[in-house]
Amino acid sequence: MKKRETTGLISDASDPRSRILNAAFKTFAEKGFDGSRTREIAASAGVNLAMVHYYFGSKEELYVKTVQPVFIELLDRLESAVNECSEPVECLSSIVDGYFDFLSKNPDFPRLMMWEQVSGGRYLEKIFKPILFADESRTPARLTQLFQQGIDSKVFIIDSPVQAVISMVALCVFPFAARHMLNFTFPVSVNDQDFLEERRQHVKELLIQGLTSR
Amino acid sequence: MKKRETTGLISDASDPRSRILNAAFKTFAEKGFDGSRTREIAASAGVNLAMVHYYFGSKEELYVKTVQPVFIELLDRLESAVNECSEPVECLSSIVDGYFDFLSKNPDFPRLMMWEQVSGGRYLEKIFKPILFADESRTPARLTQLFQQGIDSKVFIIDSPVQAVISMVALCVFPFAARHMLNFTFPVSVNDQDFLEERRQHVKELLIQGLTSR
DNA sequence: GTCTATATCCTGATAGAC
DNA sequence: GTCTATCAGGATATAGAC
Repeated sequence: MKKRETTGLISDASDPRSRILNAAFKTFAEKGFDGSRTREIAASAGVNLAMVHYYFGSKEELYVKTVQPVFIELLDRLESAVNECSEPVECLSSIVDGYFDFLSKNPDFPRLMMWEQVSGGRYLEKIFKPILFADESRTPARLTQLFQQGIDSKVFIIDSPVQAVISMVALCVFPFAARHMLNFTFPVSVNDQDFLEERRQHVKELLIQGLTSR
Repeated sequence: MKKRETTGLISDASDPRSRILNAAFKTFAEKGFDGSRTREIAASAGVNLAMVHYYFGSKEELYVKTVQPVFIELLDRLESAVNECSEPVECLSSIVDGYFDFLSKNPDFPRLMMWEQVSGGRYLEKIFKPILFADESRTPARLTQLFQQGIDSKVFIIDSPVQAVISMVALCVFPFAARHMLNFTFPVSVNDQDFLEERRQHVKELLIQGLTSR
């Protein structure tokens, strides 16, 4: 019996393949591709090292199979958020909510994404390009459109829709990607549910107040 | 003859030690600690592999010696920005300017920082803690104070000074850390001076409008 | 201080028995 | 499908001649 879990990975404790995927997700999120060891993933999944190669062929393939479904799940979540709203400010709120909802179920995701960002280019093409540009209505274009609409209707007072999208993503992703440093730099626990809710509220307020005309 | 360069590293083309540091900075920023090879750094610096160990002992020590001075330079820059202003909104603008000025001279810095963030904990203690908490007046406390002042004087309408600091850092750092992905996701060139100036303007407007009362 | 050569360890991956 | 044993390559690091 197979079950879809919040990580987007097929999860079934009795299925070695899914145990490997879940262990890989945790390890890659924590140490990145180069820092992760297939031996460690195998041990963490409770399977033999040879099994990792039996099921996935190579470390690289395992990485792709680990990252791709979670990334797709996020984009689906964001797109339905965009599609279920009618005007710019509502959409903004809806998107941020969509992201934070996803986040509370996938707390390790931002770090995995940031590894992908900083290691830039190596797997970007293979994993992300086919998803991001599957057709014209995919997420980046939809988000830019949204802000452009807000600008056209004079609801948003900014010049560049792209800068706005980047800011939205930055405000949502950064704190959770950089949680280790924030945890000892400021008196916060980025892992806590309390912080997550406080952050969600702050981001919404900052964006709405910062982008809309007075 | 030794000369302080914009990277904060001692730069002198005839000095092998500084050539290694500069090469290490570039390589670590691009590939992170685990992804970098001492052989590659040596070759890039035009010195023999053995020289890297002769001067720095180990890869880890080289990493520390590479990251620390640049990080210190940034904090110095930010602190003088905070000290040279008198009221919260002016300070906000001054800090963002300070960061972007530093950035235009050290374009690789954000990626190096993000590697440090995601690999969290391994070198954080060793490199950052002694600098960040050298005394009570160091940067994190100063920044939080600044926003607290703005809140107390009813200039800022937010609740949490810490959330504001995190947002400011996120808006400044993220685009340059994630430049590879942004470069192919949106029609921008994050490396360009034009983008940097547009970003600087956008961040200042968003923060000032988003945080101050109407 | 700078080189060559090499030690030592570790990693991803596979061969082959069961 | 699962295990043990092992390979081949590559990594950091060092020994020792010059």
